[in-house]
Amino acid sequence: MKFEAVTIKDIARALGLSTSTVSRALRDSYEISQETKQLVLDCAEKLNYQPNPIALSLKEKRSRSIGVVVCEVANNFFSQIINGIESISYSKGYNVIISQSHESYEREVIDLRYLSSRSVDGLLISVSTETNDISHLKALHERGLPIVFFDRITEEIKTHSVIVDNFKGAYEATEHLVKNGYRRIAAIANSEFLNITSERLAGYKEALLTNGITPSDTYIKHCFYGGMVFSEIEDAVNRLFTLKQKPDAIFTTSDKLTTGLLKTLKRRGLRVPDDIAVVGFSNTDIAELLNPSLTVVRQPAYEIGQAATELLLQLIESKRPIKQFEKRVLTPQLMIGDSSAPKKKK
Amino acid sequence: MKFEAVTIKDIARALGLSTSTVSRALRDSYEISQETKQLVLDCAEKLNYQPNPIALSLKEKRSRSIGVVVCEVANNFFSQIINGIESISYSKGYNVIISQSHESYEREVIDLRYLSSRSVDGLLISVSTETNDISHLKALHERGLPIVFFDRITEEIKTHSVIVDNFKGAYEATEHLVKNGYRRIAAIANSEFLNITSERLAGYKEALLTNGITPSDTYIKHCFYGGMVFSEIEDAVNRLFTLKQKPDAIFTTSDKLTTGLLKTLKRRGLRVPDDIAVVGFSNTDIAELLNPSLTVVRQPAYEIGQAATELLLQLIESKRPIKQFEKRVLTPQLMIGDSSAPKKKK
DNA sequence: CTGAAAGCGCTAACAC
DNA sequence: GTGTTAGCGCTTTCAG
Repeated sequence: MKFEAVTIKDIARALGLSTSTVSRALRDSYEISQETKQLVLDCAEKLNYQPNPIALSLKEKRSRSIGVVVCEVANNFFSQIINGIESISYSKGYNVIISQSHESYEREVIDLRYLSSRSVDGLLISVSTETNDISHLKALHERGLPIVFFDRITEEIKTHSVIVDNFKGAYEATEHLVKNGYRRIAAIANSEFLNITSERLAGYKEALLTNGITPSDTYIKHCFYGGMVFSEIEDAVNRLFTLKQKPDAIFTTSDKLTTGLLKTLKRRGLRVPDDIAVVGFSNTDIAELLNPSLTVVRQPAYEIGQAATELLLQLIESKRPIKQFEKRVLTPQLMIGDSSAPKKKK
Repeated sequence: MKFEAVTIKDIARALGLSTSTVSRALRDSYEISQETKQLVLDCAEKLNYQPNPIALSLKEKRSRSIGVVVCEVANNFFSQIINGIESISYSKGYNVIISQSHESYEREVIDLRYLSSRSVDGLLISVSTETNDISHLKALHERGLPIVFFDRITEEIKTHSVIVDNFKGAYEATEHLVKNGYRRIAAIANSEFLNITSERLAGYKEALLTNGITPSDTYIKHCFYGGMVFSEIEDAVNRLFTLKQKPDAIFTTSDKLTTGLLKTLKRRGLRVPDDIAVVGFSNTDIAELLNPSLTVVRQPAYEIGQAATELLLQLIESKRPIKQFEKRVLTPQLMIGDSSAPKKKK
């Protein structure tokens, strides 16, 4: 089952030239005569010559490929990001090697070892929920691997990053609930390790405070695996609904938490928004079709992927070491549905 | 911005050995003494030696990577498949290079050229909607590249393939509509080139016939780009609703068509299922949350990805050419929601 | 048991 | 203008 490719050598032999002449002719070098070039080109065409990028990689110590690590591909937010990543890298002639951490630190470490051993020229990563020690990333970074963080970032490594304005997204979502008459607004959030969690919760709390509501930690529940483990969400809901002062609205900080919450509420026979209002971060493209239609904080995922890739390629292709790093902050969008409709007076 | 890796040479120099000895020691060759092996292993550990797979690929003419071509990553069905692909390839030490065709033939050809030039050891592909000439795939296959088709397959190349029982899925969906009292059942389907279209429409028609309804081509509308272009769906709906005998139900053959249809109906103010019932192929994980909850034909996408990868690795790793090919057919599942609830008498 | 050398496909000094 | 040669990191004969 092998697959014998035509090499430069074959062309050289066929034409009675040396390999270097052929090589130069193919790269349109000024040292080669027009006739020879034409000869070589025609022959390459005829034999269906395809350059071997592996040989090139070995020589140039670059692979024209970039590694991507996300927790999960089968997730609207991340698959849209990957789409954005792919759009840029494709147009620049890079290819994309994708790995999933499945929210496991161990798996992330293995993925990274693998990618770096495959000589990716750079790395785009959104860290796993279990990752609070980033020495594995630091080591790669110090050895000179260009890295750009997106979504779940860390400040511990000085490099570019791309996120949305998480504070703002959460603030607006929470304020929207307050404006619509909700007062006891709970939050179901991701792991406390993650920047997205702290930033979003900060926005949530600030919106409450600004509107004269004192945030309470009993109203904040964390799901360590961000809803990948469904029972986490059920637990969170159970604990919220055994409080003496039951919440009248819930804010969720990620896609899986949002849909997981809706499923849990539905199974418990709770009506949204009459029994409880819901607003959450989500990149589903069918929020409007839900019952009720869902108010979401939507992130420009495709653009995040594009921006991260642009920054990474900039790092990769820069001649001299870059010292100035950029944290690009995109704007999320609050899209209002019926799940947060104005509270009815009882 | 380069990234100097430790090589076998470094170890050899550090230990005053030859590179071949180091190489053999690392591969635990029987020819090397225990002491030397230990020495080398320790040194490799200390220097954090990572073998360079690019060098290996060049030598062995294999890359331990497989190429995947799908139309779109940001699609539940395909992202779930990719998850399955990744699970198997990861466990077998292969990595996955993903490209998207975006339903373009031209782009598919370019992707393929790229993947093959990167010496992928094998290819998993679901062809684009524009692909009716498959000579580009044939050429690769004849040159010895192992290929496995999934979902959108072709019979023109003799190799393994993995699909669901499309006929059965469509048959059951349609029969379910009939059983619930619908008689004028339309279909919105993908491009006629695709096997999934013909198989699913065959199931649809057969279910009608079996139940004493004569299928009519005026009730069948094709969306060439499968809903990637939204206006296609709007057109299809428009044409269906200007018929004298308007349909009372619609069957859709893919994920994007299904959600696109729902959006169109919602925008036109049509109620499901009262004005029109809907059943469609879809792998969304929130069908139950839709308004109304959606009856779907769900494909075991993760398993499709796994099966396709297993078959591909079998081809890649087989010592002798394989002549017997398998078409693995998985079973889709009809999940009943309210969008196809029994028809009310008027 | 270990080392020297060739070669995978390609490029780039360095000749001539 | 074109050829020769060395070398990217690794494995693998072939010698010793």
